[in-house]
Amino acid sequence: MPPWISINEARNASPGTEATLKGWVRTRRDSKAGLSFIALHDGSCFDTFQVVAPSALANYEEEIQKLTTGCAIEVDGTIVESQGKGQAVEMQASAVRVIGWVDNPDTYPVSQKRHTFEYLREVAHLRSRTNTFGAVARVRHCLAMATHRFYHERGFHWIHTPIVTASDCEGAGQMFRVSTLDAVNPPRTPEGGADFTEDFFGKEAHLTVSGQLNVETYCLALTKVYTFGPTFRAENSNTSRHLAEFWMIEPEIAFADLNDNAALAEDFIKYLLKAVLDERGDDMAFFNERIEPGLLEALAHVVESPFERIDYTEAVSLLEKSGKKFEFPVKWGLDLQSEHERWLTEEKIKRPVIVMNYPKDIKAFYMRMNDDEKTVAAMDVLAPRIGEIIGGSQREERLDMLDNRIKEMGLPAENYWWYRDLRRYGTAPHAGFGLGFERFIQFATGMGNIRDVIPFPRTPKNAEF
RNA sequence: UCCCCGAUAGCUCAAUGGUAGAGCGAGCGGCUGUUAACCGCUAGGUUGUAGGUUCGAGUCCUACUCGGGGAGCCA
Repeated sequence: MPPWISINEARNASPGTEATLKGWVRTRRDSKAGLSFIALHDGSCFDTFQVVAPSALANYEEEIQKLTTGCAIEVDGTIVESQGKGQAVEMQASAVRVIGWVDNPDTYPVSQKRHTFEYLREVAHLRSRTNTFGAVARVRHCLAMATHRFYHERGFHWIHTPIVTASDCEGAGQMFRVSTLDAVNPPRTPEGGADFTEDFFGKEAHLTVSGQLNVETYCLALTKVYTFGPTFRAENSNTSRHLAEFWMIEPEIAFADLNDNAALAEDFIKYLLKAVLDERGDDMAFFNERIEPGLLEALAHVVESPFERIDYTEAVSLLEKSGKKFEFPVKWGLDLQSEHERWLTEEKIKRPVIVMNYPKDIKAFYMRMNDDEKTVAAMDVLAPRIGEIIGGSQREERLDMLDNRIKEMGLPAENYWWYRDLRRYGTAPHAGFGLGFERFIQFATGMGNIRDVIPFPRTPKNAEF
């Protein structure tokens, strides 16, 4: 058997190369000239590869002519220049071995026709074989690798913050409980509630909603750090940009302020886009053609132009002066609504916008108080189509100020003892942000629903696969 | 969780309260170095679930389930 090469390698092989290809049939077309054309894919690149199977092959009528979409096969043959149009080279097969049949082509869920994404979510175990989901998977991988490369090249350390947390101080929304207690009949406290001292960790434990507080401890030791892992939110969110389980990238830098943070966010986003445009031209051309016309041009524009940075106060003033009728009020002190963010990024600025220095009352306790004592050093990066793609801040490094905020917001100070310790022992200014990985993939590919940029989406009422 | 819309063949959708159809896909045949192939034939249905109105319900009403769009929460 000749050496096994991928389809990506076959496309670049010179005529005369003998090889074995392995993959799945996308389509089969028969010609009465005595041959069949098989379009084969193996995920190594966007394109299929054309295999020409002559009728002289021993199993031609018995097997090759019965191949249908989805069958797994191995093909031995020679790479030759194609006589037809549409491909430079193809494989002239000397043997075709069927590895796995499709037992009922009539009910094969991803037959060779157009399917809606809604339908394909119901067959998530097979949607990976389609053009779109293959392309998304390769782009996702490319962006994950580029993320590690970006931080590694800049001297950051990847910190594996915990998935399970027994700390009560994360405070970013509803959490999933992790427990080994009997759910039906748990041990009881004298008050009648479940007794979590009997639980696995001896206290209530949950899945993390953010690695930030943990990673701050390593930031104030290794200076430049980041996390990249799954996060979990038990919010009952039903939108095209929320998941209950998603991946987040959270860099944290010491001896840095909000402007350093914003610069890092901008560099990071541009680096990722450049990587995917360089490395996944085939998949990106597909997204540009079939998913989001104009995508490539828009992304090139993002890479080339500086991000707009504006203060929250200025954003409010722009919105007030826009003359546009919004459903929700625009007023200093109120958070920006989706429609406001869309107007800023899609109509006014037409590229990503970094909105900075928000009113303290609409932001988290750990964000650093500005000198005006009305705003905190927070920032959101807003992207056209997606909205908030990054949320971050300079952290409050002054213990007295932090304590004030904890008290002001009615939080239990004792839960934050180790977080406060960081401010007692060698505190230093630091800042960081969280980038929603799936939201970034949406931004890069033009995919409209976040459930289609992660292999197995977890959303309210959905964890089938 | 709230507002709006939807659920009919494997998929995408039609069907005035009166016999459930088409396109695509699939199977078979024809044609062709084919490539979104083309032409012909065939099969394929408890109309999301449970009630109700009616002589009669895919169609009207109620509840539920699931899906989509928007909003909130956020990344």
